[in-house]
Amino acid sequence: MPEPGETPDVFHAIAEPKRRHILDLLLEGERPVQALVAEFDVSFAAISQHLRVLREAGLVARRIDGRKHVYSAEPEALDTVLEWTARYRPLWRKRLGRLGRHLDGQ
Amino acid sequence: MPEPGETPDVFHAIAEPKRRHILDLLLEGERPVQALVAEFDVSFAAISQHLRVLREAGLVARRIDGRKHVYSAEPEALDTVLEWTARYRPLWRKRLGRLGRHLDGQ
DNA sequence: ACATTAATTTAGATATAACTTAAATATTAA
DNA sequence: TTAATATTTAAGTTATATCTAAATTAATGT
Repeated sequence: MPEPGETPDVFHAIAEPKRRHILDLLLEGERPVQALVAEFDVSFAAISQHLRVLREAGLVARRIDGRKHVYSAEPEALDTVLEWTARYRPLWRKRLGRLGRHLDGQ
Repeated sequence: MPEPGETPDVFHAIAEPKRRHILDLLLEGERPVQALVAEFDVSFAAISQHLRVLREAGLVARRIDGRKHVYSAEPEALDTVLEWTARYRPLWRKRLGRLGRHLDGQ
């Protein structure tokens, strides 16, 4: 039972490579669970459990269509990660010079 | 399929809240281990172990000064995270409109 | 109603992570 | 050289993650 911590933890959710891969697949468009399972070498249940972690972190949304559960990416949830990472850009920029400023969109 | 541990795993390193907090402290400037330990409610050894994970992920550097080991942030290592996250910005932008474009630095 | 399909949940096994205390290493100070 | 300081590494414990197989829920098809 993958207990998803008290707080929906986006950082924890994307720490697992399979979960990042799931998100990458969903980036191309929404998919039912079976289509995701087909991309991995683990059981249906394992993917379902990963989807739960992603959903509780707000990284994916689920739309139920008959007996198909269709998942889609919710990239807004990555905001937390982007914001935390962005706090390092000043230091980064200082060290890298022009390249850093470019990454900063300036 | 992305295998875990293929490379020093930055995503895993920043998944742990205490490790993010350590990085946040180092963002203000380099510090010896004792100064970091003082900010937490765990043992010296625990922090030392977290520092090892961060160092192996390339997120911190260590400078040995006498019997002090002075750590500093290596924000370039967050590049991996920023790049992966950035792949979601097109979808994001599409959904959020102007705000998305702003985040994109346009 | 019953079987089939799609997915989730539960239970249990095993692996990995995070912590503690104690021992080890290395540097400085008496 | 012995003691004190600063940190790491090792050993062992406990907690958490991830996986499989089996049970469960729910919708569809016959």
